[in-house]
Amino acid sequence: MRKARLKDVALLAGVSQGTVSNVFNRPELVREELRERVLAAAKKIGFRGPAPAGRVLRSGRSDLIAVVADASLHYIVNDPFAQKLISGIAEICDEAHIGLTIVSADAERRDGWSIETAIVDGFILFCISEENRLVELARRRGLPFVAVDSGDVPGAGAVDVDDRKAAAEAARHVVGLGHRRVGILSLEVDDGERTGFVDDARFAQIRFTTPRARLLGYRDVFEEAGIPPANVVAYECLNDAPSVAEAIDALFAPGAPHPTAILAMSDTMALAAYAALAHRGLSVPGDVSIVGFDDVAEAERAVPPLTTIRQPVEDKGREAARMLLTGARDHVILPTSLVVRASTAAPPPAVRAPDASAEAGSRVPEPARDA
Amino acid sequence: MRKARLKDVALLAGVSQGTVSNVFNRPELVREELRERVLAAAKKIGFRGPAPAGRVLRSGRSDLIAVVADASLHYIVNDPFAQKLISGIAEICDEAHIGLTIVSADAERRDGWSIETAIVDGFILFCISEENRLVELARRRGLPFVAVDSGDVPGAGAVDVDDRKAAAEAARHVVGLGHRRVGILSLEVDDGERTGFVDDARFAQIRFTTPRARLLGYRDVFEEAGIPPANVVAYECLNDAPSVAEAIDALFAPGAPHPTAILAMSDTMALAAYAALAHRGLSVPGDVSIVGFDDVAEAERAVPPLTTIRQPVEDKGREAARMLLTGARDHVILPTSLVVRASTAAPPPAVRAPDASAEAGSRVPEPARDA
DNA sequence: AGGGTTCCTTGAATCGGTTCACCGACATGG
DNA sequence: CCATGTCGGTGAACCGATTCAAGGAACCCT
Repeated sequence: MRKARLKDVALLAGVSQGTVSNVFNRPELVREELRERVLAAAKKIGFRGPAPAGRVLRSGRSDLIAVVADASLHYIVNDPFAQKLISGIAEICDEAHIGLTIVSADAERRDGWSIETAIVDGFILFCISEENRLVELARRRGLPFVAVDSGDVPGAGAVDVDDRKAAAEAARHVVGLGHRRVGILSLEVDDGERTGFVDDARFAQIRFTTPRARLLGYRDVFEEAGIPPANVVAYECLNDAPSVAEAIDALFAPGAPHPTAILAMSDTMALAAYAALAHRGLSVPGDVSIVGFDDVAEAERAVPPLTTIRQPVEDKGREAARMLLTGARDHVILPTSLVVRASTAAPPPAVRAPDASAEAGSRVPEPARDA
Repeated sequence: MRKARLKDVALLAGVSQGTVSNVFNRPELVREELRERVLAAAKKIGFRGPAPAGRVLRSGRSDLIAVVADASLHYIVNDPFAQKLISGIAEICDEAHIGLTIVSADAERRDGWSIETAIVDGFILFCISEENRLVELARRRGLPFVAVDSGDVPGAGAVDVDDRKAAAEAARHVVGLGHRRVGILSLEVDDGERTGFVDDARFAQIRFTTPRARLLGYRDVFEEAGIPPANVVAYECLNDAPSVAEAIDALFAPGAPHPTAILAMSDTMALAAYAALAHRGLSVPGDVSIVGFDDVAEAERAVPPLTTIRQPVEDKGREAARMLLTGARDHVILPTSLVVRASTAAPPPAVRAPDASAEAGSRVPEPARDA
């Protein structure tokens, strides 16, 4: 016996298909006696209620929204930042009795479950690094979406923080502490998984809005404090430990005075820097101060607890979900704040330059290198 | 202009609907020239490829699998155990290009996105506490499913660990350390969010297989070691901090000698016990030893690092996903191991009973109580 | 020329519901 | 007695694809 359909029940109960549909979806429209007859017929042939696939096709609503990110599912699920975002989204989904699915927009994932094939009512785009592609894909699909961390997106909702201001706050903190040489651990500034120093040429071609805004924010402060550009060097890396280790190697290469403070664009990177620094025998914050970004759960538990920029990630998620469900298309900007913990301190005395313009501070004894 | 359909493209290109479908799904079946004519027509009217909803209705496949748990989405997403499980599942989904959705089987969530309405190819049931209901619901829905932590489920896949053996190992560890009075922090043993001591009557009516097996495992060891049942008391609580605090209050009530070791059925509970104990002025492991269960990421980072039973949660996820995708219906049992860290030690000397049967060890000075 | 292949393409059935215009019957009001 | 409602139910169009048996054209072989 094949699976029972609405039509079969109708036949058996001697009513029209539409009536059976009503029994399940709007019972109050059907006289009680008849309703029971239908239910009895349904039970008899093992009909468990209208099949969802049919409903979706007809009604166009799936009651499911997607979080999409430009990474593998496995990465997304394990990224602490994404976790918090999803947590916020989940709260709103609970309230609305809406489902949640994770969509990977990895490389060329066009088959299976992807942005182009997912049966959902809308997307929340989580732009880890690339903003263009995700927005582009979502737009092509023609479903409503809200972009997180992509700056203003015409015609769609967007939620952000003021990255430039937040970054400036981080920079101001280390400058205030007396640091005059700082290394920046930058997120990728463009497609292509490139790693390396961000020089002027590279800076000019930045396409990702988040790293750009933060770089600008840092620079604002250093300029204002009269710190020469040569004292500030940014290295672009991926958001993982090996890549950060590479960056630290570059930033602390022998032959030049090394930074006394590191500004990382994510807590994940900052925490990875702990390890890379320890590996070279450098202590935090004794030798080097570190400021993170995001304030993920691990930041507080780290040793030493990480000074970082807190951004309300769960709020971002909540707000994005809310906008998606209501169809709002605003651009909301959430507040950030500096959380001072124990990973920052004044630079070690020997390294503190007597004067901001004293660039050749290379009498500094080099700490243990390599391993 | 309404949204373009397969049929519209067919009309414009002067071919049949079936051919257009082939152009998108099995291009190799269509002569190149014609294929290009169709593609051109599609582009002209802005047709972006076959709508997924139609495909699913017809083909019956959605390329999406669900993780179901008996809690709110927000809870699931934040539960460290669930996170690891999902992480494992995500890996397999990545390989298979399958999507992942989280389904809450909370209370009476029958509308919106639920077990009865989700459009998926199958379920992975994550039985936090209740096994019956989820299996029941999934069976009613008539889709394939794999149950995690529910014991053997006839007609479906199941993945478990040997909880009894694992629990025994935990108990053996503290007994070996010299402990003779132990408190057990049990997960709920049945529906209804009850908290309280698990006496013989309660024990007799346990319905959830996981806590039952673990309780049995503990008991095996205590019997074998000749520790009188009166020295072992179990308290049933929810998997959260307030509930654990209540349990600790009960276990350390004044007037009786308190346990020197605690066996918790989850790391979440064990870690919550840290706080509750600290609150009473008791140190871990100085005054009280604690053993957790699961070995979540937090366990290692905790202070002191938690001794616990490691179960391969990600493997569970991987295995479950694999089984779901291949349609296997085995009952696989994954191995566990005891991970000894710093939350366990010998009991404080004053408390160590001179003889296993010496129950009235109440000369023990009571440590600071309450706050 | 006839028979057999190969390669495309077509047409139509099907997947399983939702929804809405419309209709019959019965009650109410003037 | 006729107009007006109201209630409950019917029928059929429609949502947007997939799939497969069958047909036709072109080509090969004998």
